[in-house]
Amino acid sequence: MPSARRIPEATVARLPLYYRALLETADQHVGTVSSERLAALAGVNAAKVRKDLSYLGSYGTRGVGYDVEFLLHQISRELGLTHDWPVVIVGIGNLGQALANYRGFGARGFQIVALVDADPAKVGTRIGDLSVAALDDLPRVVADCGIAIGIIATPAGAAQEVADRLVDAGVTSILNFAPAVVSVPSGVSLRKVDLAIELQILSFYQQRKVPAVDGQHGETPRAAERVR
Amino acid sequence: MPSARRIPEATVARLPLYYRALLETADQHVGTVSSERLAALAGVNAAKVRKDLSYLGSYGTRGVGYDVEFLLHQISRELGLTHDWPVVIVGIGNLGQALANYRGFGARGFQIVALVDADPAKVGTRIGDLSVAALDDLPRVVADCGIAIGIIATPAGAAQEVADRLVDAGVTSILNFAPAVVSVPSGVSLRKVDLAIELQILSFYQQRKVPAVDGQHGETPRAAERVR
DNA sequence: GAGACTTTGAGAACAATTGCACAAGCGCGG
DNA sequence: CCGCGCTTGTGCAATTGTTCTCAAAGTCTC
Repeated sequence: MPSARRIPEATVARLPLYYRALLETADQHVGTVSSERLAALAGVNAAKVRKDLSYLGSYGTRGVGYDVEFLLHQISRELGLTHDWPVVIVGIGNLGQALANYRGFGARGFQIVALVDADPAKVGTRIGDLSVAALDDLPRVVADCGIAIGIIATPAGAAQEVADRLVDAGVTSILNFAPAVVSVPSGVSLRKVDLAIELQILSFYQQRKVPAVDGQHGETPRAAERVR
Repeated sequence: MPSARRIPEATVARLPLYYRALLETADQHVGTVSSERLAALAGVNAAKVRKDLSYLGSYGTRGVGYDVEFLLHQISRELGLTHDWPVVIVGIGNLGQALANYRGFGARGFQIVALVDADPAKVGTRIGDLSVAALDDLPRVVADCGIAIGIIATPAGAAQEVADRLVDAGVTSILNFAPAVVSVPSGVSLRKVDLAIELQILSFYQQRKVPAVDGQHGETPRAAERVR
């Protein structure tokens, strides 16, 4: 079970970065990593890595570093990646289809087990080895597959309605790709990814560059050294 | 030109939310909005809206609120959305194609003007009304179209190489969808969107729910009232 | 034009996050 | 078994971000 400790949100958001970096490290049959090296691989600084990892427990060895396999296990336990999560995607347009075919999910413990769309013309069509179900079937699909996580990939107008239906069906974590503000009852987690917003943020800094080029912005605040 | 004022990064990240909310408001032929209403539409709280907007200038009227059209203009000027940005997408797999066809970009001032892929089999194929160019053509494409913003939608292994080529070609803002840490020289902006990471963050909180359901997490810290 | 009411803008308190700096702990070589 | 070099874990200060609060400034009614 996960430790009862409270882990800061900023740290939680970085754990997947460490997880990915550790997977790469493990592939190279490296036994231990220092916070310095892990930081380089994850694109953050070493002090942050140490502080973040210290919230999980004292899993390092002074003078040596962190045992790759052990740390990998601890982080995957903390993130709940020791088992696969079944996921449903609602909205099988361009984006929904791309997400359905995206290899990256399966590799990280998420399995797309159901596709749902409101358009009767799409219901029954096959994407990969799944066939698209009707929106009204959502409760049955969620119950049958034990789904706790849903992805909204509909147009903005449908997002709130779909979110409500997901919640009614029993989904308690939602990832929203629709460019719309969605509200959910407390007890349901919601995260959003808005592609246009990311470009607009880039546009803001890009536009300020024209008079005088200044440093890097956004999620990566400094030019990192390339990792070997 | 944009004001020289320094605008906090957190505020910049919310300006697009206000922008979207204001567009919706303008569609309904509403003349002014209060910070309260704008906050509800954007899914944040009113104090934050006022503080954020105050970084742009004193654009509100006490007792009345903000003029929708005027504020819309100010924000779009600040975000650099008064003109269209040409954008190149590198990596025309599932995700790249979905992004190429995504309507949301065009509607927000971003126009996908070029598609590039390293795979010779894909070069020359048409997606929508664009045909895929070779990676080696990147410098020419970027120069010809005056492209400043590039999107990386390749597999993780190719991301750094593509980023380097984009930078060499003259791109100074990059949005990276590949699940890899990419480093760029200072003066180049970089943002990343990692789909698997978002799910892993949800998984973290989801997993903690099983013993005792607690509140909402992630980007939307509280259950918002539904906006009329 | 005075008073009631609304809403902004900003100062200040508060909270979260980051980064520095260094003591403490561990392994290794002699 | 001692000293040295390396690396963690963490207290603390600095920075960044959020929320509270309220005076100031506007509208509207009469």
